[in-house]
Amino acid sequence: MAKVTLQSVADEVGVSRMTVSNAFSRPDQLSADLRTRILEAAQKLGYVGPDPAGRALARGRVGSVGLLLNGALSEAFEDEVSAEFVASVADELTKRGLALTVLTPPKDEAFVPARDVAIDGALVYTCEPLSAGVEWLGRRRLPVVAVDQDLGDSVPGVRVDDRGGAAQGARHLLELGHRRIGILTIGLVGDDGALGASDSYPARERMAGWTATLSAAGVEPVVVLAPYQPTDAVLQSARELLDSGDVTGVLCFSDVFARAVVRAAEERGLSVPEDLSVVGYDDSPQASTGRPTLTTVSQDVTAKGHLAAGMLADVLEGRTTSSALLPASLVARESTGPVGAR
Amino acid sequence: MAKVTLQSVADEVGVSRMTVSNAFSRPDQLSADLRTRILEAAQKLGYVGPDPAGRALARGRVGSVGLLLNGALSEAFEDEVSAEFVASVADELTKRGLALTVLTPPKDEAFVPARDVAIDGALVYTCEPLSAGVEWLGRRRLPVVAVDQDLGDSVPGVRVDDRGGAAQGARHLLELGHRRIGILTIGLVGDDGALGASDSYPARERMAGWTATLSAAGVEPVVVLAPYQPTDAVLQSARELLDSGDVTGVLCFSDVFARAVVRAAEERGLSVPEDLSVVGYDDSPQASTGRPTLTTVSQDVTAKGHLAAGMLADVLEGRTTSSALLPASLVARESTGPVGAR
DNA sequence: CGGGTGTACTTTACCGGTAAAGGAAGGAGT
DNA sequence: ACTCCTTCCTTTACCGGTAAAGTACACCCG
Repeated sequence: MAKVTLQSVADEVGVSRMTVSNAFSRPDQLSADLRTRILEAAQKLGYVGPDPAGRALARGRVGSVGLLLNGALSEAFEDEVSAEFVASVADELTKRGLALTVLTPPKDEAFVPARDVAIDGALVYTCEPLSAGVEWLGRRRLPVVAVDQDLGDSVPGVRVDDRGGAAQGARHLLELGHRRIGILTIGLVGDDGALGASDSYPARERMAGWTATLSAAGVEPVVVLAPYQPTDAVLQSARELLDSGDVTGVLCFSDVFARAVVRAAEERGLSVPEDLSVVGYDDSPQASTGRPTLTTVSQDVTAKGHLAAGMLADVLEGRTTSSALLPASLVARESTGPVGAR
Repeated sequence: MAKVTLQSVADEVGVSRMTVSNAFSRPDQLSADLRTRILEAAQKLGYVGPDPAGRALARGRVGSVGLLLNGALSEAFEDEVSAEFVASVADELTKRGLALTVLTPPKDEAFVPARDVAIDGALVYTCEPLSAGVEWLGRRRLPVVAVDQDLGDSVPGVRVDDRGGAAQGARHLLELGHRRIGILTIGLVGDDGALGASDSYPARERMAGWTATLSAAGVEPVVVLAPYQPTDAVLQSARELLDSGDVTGVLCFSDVFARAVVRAAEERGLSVPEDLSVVGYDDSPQASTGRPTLTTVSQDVTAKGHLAAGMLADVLEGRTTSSALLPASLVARESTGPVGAR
C-alpha cells in the first residue's frame, strides 16, 4: 500500500494539496460541499489526517510540551502529591491543545530527552537547578515554566509559599507549648553515600520558615535529614531524631516522613499526640486516611498544576506571564496536641 | 538573531549541510578533526543540534511513543501500582532511545492526542477496548502493545495471570476453612450513575479466577461492586458487602478495596483476621505498610513495564514479538487467618 | 457599468533535516 | 603501474505538511 499523503487525496479529488490541508485543518476556508467530498475521498484512500510530524515542521509547533523531573522518575510518580500534580498538568494541557511528554534523565549520551525530543516548551518540576536537563532546555531556547523552584528572574514559575506554610506549622507547635522541637527534613544522598542538605526550593524554604519562626521564639531545633526514599531509610532517620534529642514535637518535610516519625514513636512506646506531636507536609491522601490523622500543611496541588500548565500554554501563545506564589495553610488534625498532655 | 540551522553552520565552516548533519548524528562518517571544527562553529553560532521536528520528518521516526490511559488520568497516576508501571515504562523507553508521551482523553474534537500527536507507536494500558483512542491509533496504523488487556490476536500484549492470581487468593481462603466468602470487585459507573460490571481484562479475569475456584468447592460468593474512586464510595460498597451477607472472608479487586473492607469491619467491631479474613490484590506499598498488613496477590509491575516498553521498542526496530503472560503469586500476611479463630 | 467586497481555491515558497548514492584522493597489494 | 579499497565529503532527492499571497469569479451597490 503506497503511502497516503495529502497529495494523493488531492489528486483523487482533483484539487490542490492546500485545499485538502484546509479541509482538515481550516474548514472555514472551503465550501462545505467540497470539504465533504475531500473527507470522503480521504476515507476511501485510508488517509487519516495530516501527519503530525510534517505538520510540526511546517507550523513550527509540535503540540507537546515536556515535563522535566528529577532523578528517579519513579519517585515522582509514586509520590501521591507529585502524581496529582502531573495529572492536573496533563489535564490542563489537553484543554489547551497540548500533549505532555515526559523528559526522563538520560541513560547515556546517545539519547538525551531534553535535547532530542520535539517539544514546544517545558515544565521543570523540582529538579535541582543545575540539572543537565534544564541546561539543554535553555540552550534550545525553549520556553520554560519552573515549578516549586527558582530558575532566575527570566524564567516564570509557580511556587508555593513553603516558607509561610512551614512557619505556620512551627507556630502551631509553639502555640501548643512545645519548646523542644525536632525537624525531619529531606537530604540528598551524595556521592559518598552520606546525606547532605538539599538546596531544592521546597527544602530551603520550608527550613527557612521553620527556623525563622522557632528562633524568633528562642527555640533551637534538632535537625535530622532523611532521604526521600526508601521507607526504611526514612524510618531510620526518624528513629535517629527521636533518639538524638528529647523532643516533644516534630516538624516534617512530608507526610511520609511524619508517618515514619509516628511509627518510630510507637516503637518507643510514645503515643501521638499525647507524648509527641507530629506535623507533616503536603496534606497527601494518607494524611487524612491513616491513624492518627496528620496535622499537616496543605497546598492546592491541582491548582498548581493547572496554573503551571496554563502559564506555559500562555507563553506558547505569545502572551506574557509572571510568576505566581500559591498559599499554603495548616490543617490541624489528630497528630498534634498540647505539650505534656499526659 | 537569525535562526541557526544546519545550513548556517555548514556555511560557516565551508562544508556541505550533510557533513554537519553527520557531525552530530553519525560521527563515524567524518574525520575527527573536521568534526571538532564543526562542533566549535556550531557552539559559536549557538546551534544546539539538529531540530527534532525536522529530524522526525526526515527519518520517519519521531522518537517518542504514546501511553494511552483510561478516562481519568489522575486515577492512573494516583494509584501506586499504575504509577510504578508508568515509571518503569518510561525507564525502559529511555534506554531504548524513546520518550514517553501521555495521550490523554480529548476534551474536545479539536485536539485529540491519539490522533494529533506525533508518536511512533503506543502502549495501551487498561483502557476499555472500545476506547476512541485505541481506534485512532489503529486508523493511523501505529504499532501498539496492549497491557493488561486483550486487543485481539493481531496486537501483541503483556498480560498478567490475573485469573491464576485470583484463584490463589480464593484457594487460600478455602484452605483456611472459609465457606462464606464475599467478593468486592470493581464496577464501572454507567450513564445512569449505577455500577455495572467492568469488562476490563483484569476485572474479568480475576472474577473468573475467583468464581471458578470457589464454585469448584461448592461455594457461592456474595459479590458487590465498588467504583474505582473515591475512597468513601469504596468504603460504602465495603459496608454493603459486610451487611449483605454473613461472610468470614473477602476477596478484593485491589489493596485499596481491601483496606476499605478492613475499615468497614472495624466499624462493625470485627477484627481482622480473627473475625474476618481479607485478601487484597496488587501488593501495593500500602499492603505491607498499614496495619494489619494485607494478604494480597503480587505481580511484578516493574517487569511488566519493562517488558511492555521493550516489546514496543522491538516492534519499532522491526523485530517481531509475541504476547507474554506474567505470573502472579499470593503473599500471605496478617489480614487472613483460619475461619473462626476467635 | 465601474468599483468594492467576499468567497473559494491555487500558487509559491518555505519548515530543517536525513538516506543513499556519487565522486575524489590516498594507500595497499601484486 | 594498475586495480581495488577505504576514507571522507558532496550531491541528489526526498520527508509531509502549512502560511501567506495571488487569482478568479460572483455579488452588491450607487
